[in-house]
Amino acid sequence: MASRSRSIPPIPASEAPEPADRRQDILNAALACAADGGVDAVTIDGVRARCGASVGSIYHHFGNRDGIVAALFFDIFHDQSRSVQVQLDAAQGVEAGVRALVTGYLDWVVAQPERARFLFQARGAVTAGPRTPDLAEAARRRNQALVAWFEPHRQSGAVRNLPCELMPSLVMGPVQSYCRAWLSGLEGSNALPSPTTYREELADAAWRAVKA
Amino acid sequence: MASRSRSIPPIPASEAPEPADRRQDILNAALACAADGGVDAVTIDGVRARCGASVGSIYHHFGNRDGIVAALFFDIFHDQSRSVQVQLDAAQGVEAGVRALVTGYLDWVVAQPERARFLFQARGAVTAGPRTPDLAEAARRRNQALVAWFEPHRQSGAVRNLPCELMPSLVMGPVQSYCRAWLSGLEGSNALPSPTTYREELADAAWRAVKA
Amino acid sequence: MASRSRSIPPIPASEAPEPADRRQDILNAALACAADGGVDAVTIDGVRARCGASVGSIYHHFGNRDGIVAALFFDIFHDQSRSVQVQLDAAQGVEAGVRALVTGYLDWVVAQPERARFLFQARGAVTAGPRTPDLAEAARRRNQALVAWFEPHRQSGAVRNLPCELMPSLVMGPVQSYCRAWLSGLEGSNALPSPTTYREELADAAWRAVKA
Amino acid sequence: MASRSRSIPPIPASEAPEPADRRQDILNAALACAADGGVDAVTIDGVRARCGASVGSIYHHFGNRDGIVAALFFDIFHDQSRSVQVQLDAAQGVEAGVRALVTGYLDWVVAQPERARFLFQARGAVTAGPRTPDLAEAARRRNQALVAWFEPHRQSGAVRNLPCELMPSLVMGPVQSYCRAWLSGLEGSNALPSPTTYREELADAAWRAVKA
DNA sequence: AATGAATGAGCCTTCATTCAT
DNA sequence: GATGAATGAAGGCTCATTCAT
Repeated sequence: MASRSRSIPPIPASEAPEPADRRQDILNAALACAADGGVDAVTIDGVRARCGASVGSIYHHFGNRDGIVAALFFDIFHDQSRSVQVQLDAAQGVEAGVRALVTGYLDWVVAQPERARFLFQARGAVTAGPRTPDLAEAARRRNQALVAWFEPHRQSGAVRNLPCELMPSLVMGPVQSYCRAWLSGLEGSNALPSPTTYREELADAAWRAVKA
Repeated sequence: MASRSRSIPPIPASEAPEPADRRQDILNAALACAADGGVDAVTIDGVRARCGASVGSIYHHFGNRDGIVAALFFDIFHDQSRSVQVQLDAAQGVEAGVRALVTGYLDWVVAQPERARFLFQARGAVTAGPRTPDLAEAARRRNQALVAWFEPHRQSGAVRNLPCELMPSLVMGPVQSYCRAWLSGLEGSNALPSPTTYREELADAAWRAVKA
Repeated sequence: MASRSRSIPPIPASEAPEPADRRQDILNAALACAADGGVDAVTIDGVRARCGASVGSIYHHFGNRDGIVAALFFDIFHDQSRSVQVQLDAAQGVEAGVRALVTGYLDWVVAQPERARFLFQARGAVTAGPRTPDLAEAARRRNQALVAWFEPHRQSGAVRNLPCELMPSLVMGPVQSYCRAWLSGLEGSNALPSPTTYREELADAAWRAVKA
Repeated sequence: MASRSRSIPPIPASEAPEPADRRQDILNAALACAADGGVDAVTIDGVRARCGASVGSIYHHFGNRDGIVAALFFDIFHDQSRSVQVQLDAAQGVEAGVRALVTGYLDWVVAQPERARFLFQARGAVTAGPRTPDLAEAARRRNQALVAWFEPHRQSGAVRNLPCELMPSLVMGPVQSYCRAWLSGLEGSNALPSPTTYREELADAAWRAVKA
């Protein structure tokens, strides 16, 4: 139950109480920066300006700039994984499971477009940085989980016998492709319909790709 | 047939064969920079160091840094489109056409991984810049061509009746997804097999997604 | 009469005839640049863009950037001197002469505010450059003329016996001060009334300053 | 009375007495640059070289290059205003007041020719920049003060009934004109006598211009 | 934990000028 | 006389990072 028994921070007498968590404030500010101008716009000073933290405070919490980006990336990455996993766990049967992978992802993207966009944008930056192994590990684990989920169904002959490196692309490729396109055109005049519009078609595509 | 008899450019008597084409030299240098360190590594000074052009000359040709990136992006984008189109034109029948879209793309990526990677990396930068409309137009035209190619086959009932906004993602999503993953892991320890390995499976996926 | 008998330039067959004079086109373009953004905005490339001349052509005519500014400055300087001199010559008697100095200057400024502003702005630049002696000489000559004009009137006792270094400031100071202020506020919301409004008062001031 | 007992700043034990005031150091350096080569010579690198501040520090305090120039300009502008005001306040009677305006200005210019020259040179730059409104306001306020000071004397009939837009030019025009000329010729061979030489004549001119 | 002044490497960009054609 | 590609010095500005308080 996580009894948060750390000493209650003294509430300044006359000021509004600084909201919950500095760390989270900073991450929120970083996300806002990225939403405005891409990952490159996540700047110490930009973050500072948005959340009121001092430069020193930011460094205290995250060590360096890349630390902010990476922390935010992993937060979001895990949130997304968890969200999809919940849908998958609730699904009954092979086909429902495959469709849940797609719709779980799609629903999460539509619910949090800024976070989704950050995930697409920041992957390259994280890959270039010192936490590459962490990312590789997290990605590997996620793919592994997907492959493992498929395994019994493959053995039962319910899904085709496909190379496991290919599974993520076959199942998630179309929905990711569409979501990415939707996200990048969101504010322009050439906006695509929300992924929700094609929820069924995209789930179909995944199932057709792997069904026996 | 190979003797393209355009007037032979005057070869300077005693100098190195420099005068090829400054503009192209600069773009090549920019691509090399990007291959080394990502789009952010396309630096005026980095380019200058690689191709020997002066700062002023670079600006004379491209206006500013983003101008280089954008010019390179569009060059590559059109090269890729042309390359796929050639394969498509050579294909006989619906299924062969769909497979040609996938394999044409895949072969191009495998043949020029640096250029392909640049296309993935730089898209965001171009979208953020002043040539967004050009990109939107180019992308629209490419999708339009794909949809138009499908049209008669859809009417004949050879392919499913799907929303046209969805076609690019259904057909190209898996192969793009796999190529992107391959490109981003190329040099790491967690490298994926070359897309060529799964040429047939990826073409299958496209055909399964759209066949009636 | 200046019979300009140089060989008539060949008029291009199908093009609009390039207007009179390249040299003057360039100076006009330079003045336009300065009107827009101050003397610093007189840029080879800015001039080129405005008048269509090539970089090389500009250098052919003026040698270097400062050459343009200086040529324009002296053109305007002499034009102004001539204009005031005409008014002075037409005046009858001491007081009329003094007033003519002021109103001649004032009328010229009001008639050509851009040129007047350029004269104020560019003086410093010309002073800093290699034609400083030319400017000093021109200014000296102009002051000399003014002082010489006063001389007989001073000896006759019609005007006060004042040090000659002081005369230009006493006579022209107020009108220059007001014109300068007017020119610098022309486009703002805090614009002053046209100098024409205070033509008489400013002429009065000059006369009061020197009359016996 | 002089012992201002604020807590004595800790003098560093073994170091040079650096910590005076970075901001002021930078402004002093900027003025030195301008004295050497005009406003255009106020260069980030030039300032840095003269005062030892880092680039970042300069930007921390002034935002950008123009910020330095503007800050220096306003500092000097207000210093001058204050200095003249002190003289004006000490004067008894109308004529003495008018003469104090002139001599107060003149004495300030002679005492700090570099600052005075900067004021003349930099006005244009400030007018062109984003702090134009501040300058307009400061100038308005100064003129307003002058006009307000005259008001009772005008009503009493001690000075002529002149348009208030004209007052600054009539009173200060001659002295400003002479000081400007003196400052611009200071180092040349064609130097004018110090304004101090004509202190009385210039004060006379102001009084003649406005006395009833 | 927090603060913010200071640092300096690294970039982008402008501009006068030259020169071969 | 004209043209415009090429040159390179010079300057402005951003940004991650450190550190004393």
